[in-house]
Amino acid sequence: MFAEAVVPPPSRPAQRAAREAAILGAALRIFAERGYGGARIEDIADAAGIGKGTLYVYFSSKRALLEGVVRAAADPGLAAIESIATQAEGEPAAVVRVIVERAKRALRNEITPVFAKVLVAEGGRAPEVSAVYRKEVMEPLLGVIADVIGRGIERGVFRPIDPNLAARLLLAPAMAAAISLEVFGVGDAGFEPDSLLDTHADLFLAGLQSV
Amino acid sequence: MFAEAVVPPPSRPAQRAAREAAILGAALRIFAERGYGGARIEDIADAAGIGKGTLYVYFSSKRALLEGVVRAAADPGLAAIESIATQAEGEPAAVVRVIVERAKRALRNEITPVFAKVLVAEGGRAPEVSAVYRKEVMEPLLGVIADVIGRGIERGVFRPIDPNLAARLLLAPAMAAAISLEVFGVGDAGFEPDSLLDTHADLFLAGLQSV
Amino acid sequence: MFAEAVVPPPSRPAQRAAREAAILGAALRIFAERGYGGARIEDIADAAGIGKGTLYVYFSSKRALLEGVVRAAADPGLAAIESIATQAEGEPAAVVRVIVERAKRALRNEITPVFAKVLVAEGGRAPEVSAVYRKEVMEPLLGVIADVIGRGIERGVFRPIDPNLAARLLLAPAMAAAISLEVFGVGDAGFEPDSLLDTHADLFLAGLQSV
Amino acid sequence: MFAEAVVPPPSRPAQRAAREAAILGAALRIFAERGYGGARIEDIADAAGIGKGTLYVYFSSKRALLEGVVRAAADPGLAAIESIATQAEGEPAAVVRVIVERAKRALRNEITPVFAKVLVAEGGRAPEVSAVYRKEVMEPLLGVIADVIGRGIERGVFRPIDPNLAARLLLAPAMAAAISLEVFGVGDAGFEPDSLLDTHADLFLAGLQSV
DNA sequence: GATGAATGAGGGTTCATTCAT
DNA sequence: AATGAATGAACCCTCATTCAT
Repeated sequence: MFAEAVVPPPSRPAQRAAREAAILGAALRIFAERGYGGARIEDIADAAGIGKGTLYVYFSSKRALLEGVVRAAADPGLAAIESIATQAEGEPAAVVRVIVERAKRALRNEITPVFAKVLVAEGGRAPEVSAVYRKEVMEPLLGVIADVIGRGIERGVFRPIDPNLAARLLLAPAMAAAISLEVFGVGDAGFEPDSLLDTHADLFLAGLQSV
Repeated sequence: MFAEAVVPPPSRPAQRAAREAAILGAALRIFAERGYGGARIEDIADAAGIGKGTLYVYFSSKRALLEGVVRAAADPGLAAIESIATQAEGEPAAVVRVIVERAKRALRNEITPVFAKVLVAEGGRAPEVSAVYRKEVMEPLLGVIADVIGRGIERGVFRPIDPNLAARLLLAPAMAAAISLEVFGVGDAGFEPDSLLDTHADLFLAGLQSV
Repeated sequence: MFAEAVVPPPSRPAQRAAREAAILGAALRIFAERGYGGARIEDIADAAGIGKGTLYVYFSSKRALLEGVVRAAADPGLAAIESIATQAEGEPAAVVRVIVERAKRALRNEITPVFAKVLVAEGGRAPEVSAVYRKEVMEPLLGVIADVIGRGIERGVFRPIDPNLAARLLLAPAMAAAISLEVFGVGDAGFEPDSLLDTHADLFLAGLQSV
Repeated sequence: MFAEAVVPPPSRPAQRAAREAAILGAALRIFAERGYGGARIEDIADAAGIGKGTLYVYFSSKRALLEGVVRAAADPGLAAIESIATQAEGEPAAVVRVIVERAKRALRNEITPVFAKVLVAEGGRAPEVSAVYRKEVMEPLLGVIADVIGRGIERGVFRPIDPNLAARLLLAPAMAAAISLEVFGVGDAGFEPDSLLDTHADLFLAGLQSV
């Protein structure tokens, strides 16, 4: 008899969460495009489809918004950590390849390089925030990777080197690639991320497994 | 009759060059500290020991100053390229170690990570400039490195892989280290750059030289 | 079957009046503390124990709220006038003392100086409102006082002066005291209101009764 | 041969002082008209004939501007004090009349009521500032007046009352008049300031000199 | 050439008011 | 009726740039 609302209005808490996500997404994009200083709150609000004042209902200041962006980006990082940890019992070389696959996937996700750039550009300006990222994402991630490599060394399948440094060396090409893609543009960077990381996996494992 | 200036004033062109260098140094420092958006022309002028208006005698706008900073940083990069090129005829493995040594030196120089950060943070804002850096520094540098590795492959001492990708993989840990040091702070980054790069050289060559 | 509300809800009109009074009280306090411009509707609503939107059910705008505050303060003033008028037949000197006693009481009431301050600070912004106060409170009040003094002059017990000016001179110390207390704070104003007004009554009557 | 500049440009320090005075004058006027909260920096700058940014060269914030206004208004007050002090040796009753004459003059000056209103309206918001005014102007002024009255009491020409309260009572009508003129407007206040203060002087002295 | 006072466009933030729930 | 999330106009303040000295 009566027309159903085609899209039922989301419940209040759902609406709130959806808007917060929309704001964070818009903010990440615009911070990356124009830098923190160059980003205008009004543009972020427009991109999120809300009024300028509404943004302040969700984030008390531009700075708090930056913090929110960084914190939100920590979640996929944590997911990666758990995903690696669950496989940590496997063959170390295979786990290393899994890690590289995850890095390839992350690079394909447009968020990663964008976030990397924001973190680099603004990390110094928001030390608590970058410290949170370091402690909650980078260090646990490096930790589980170091564990995997350490086990490979114990088992005698990897050459004996400092597992902490090895963990960093495993991630370094992904970090460098993310940055290069952002700074020079995907088209101009001059390499294909998947090939780079595949080659890296081969070379890294070859080195690690050589006498 | 008239007192001579005890320190004879530098000749005009010399003074001009000295001031320009002072401004560029101050600008690099302050761009790195506060970002392009957060840097104030007046602070840069103060740090360079000149008046705000005087800065405009040397650089026509804030943007031109950023371009100047990026261009000035190209010089040491070019020097590195030449230095590598002159050794390019040597034993490829030895040249790889020389390259890593240069990277270690660059990381010890406080300018490098600072410049890396500025390039990352502001590169998007000045695309012609970052393109210049890419074309005049990064690509030639990667080119000479690829040549060295390519010769190693030809000689049969390195495993056959894409020399361009290998060149990027050789530099990646230095790039990642520079970024980490800037973002998280030397004290908090959690690794020692020299050890990281030494380990990298070992592992990279081991991989490259393994079957 | 259903629990009765332990405290029966007040009748609708009574609730309305009570809320209006609560809002006006909160508004007077906050206007005095922070000025009209500095007062936030939300803070007034909070102080009145209602939601921000609810305030607009009772007052259509911030400006209407200011008018309401001034109008509400007219009532005690009118009460004072009537109280004086009923005594107006008495001995003029005694009535003058009664008036001063009422002024002392008003100063002891924390509302008076607060209202005085709001009227001074915001009167210009709401000229119709301050005009209402002048016409409905100040002028009738000065009128009955002038009548009392006029009668004293007619009876030959007061020296012949303009009764209108005398009425203003009788109230001036109370006005000045209210303002000083508000501006400098009760602790720092440097005088005790009761003593000031007692001394004033003595001096004023001594002058009025001298040849 | 060449046209002389008709108005020679003022020297730098003179220009600076002139602009500061222009800003303070404009600010006093506009603070009085619209209140501190209602006053817009841009309007004050316009009224002072300068750009909005220029105002910030002279005063670091809106609040500092308010402080400047109050401080500037202290000067004529201090002048009044000195003028009274130099006459303090005279016949006390004559000095009292001199004080009332000065008050009449002050009321004729349009600045006084305007400033009084600003002080009342914003004093609470800028306690340091109103405290400065109280300590540097009001208290010294009341002090010299109390001295004069105290000497009259010692000489037996004034009735023995608390000289501090008497000093306040002497000034109260001027304060009340200033406020009334500002709040209700000169036309609507309903009295003529000079007559009010003349009558006050008569009545006050009559009271003070009566047994 | 060197300087810094002057400028005004621009942007972060606040808050009175509205309106869907 | 009551609420508070949403809104955008308005305002303080900053800072790149200009220009008179």
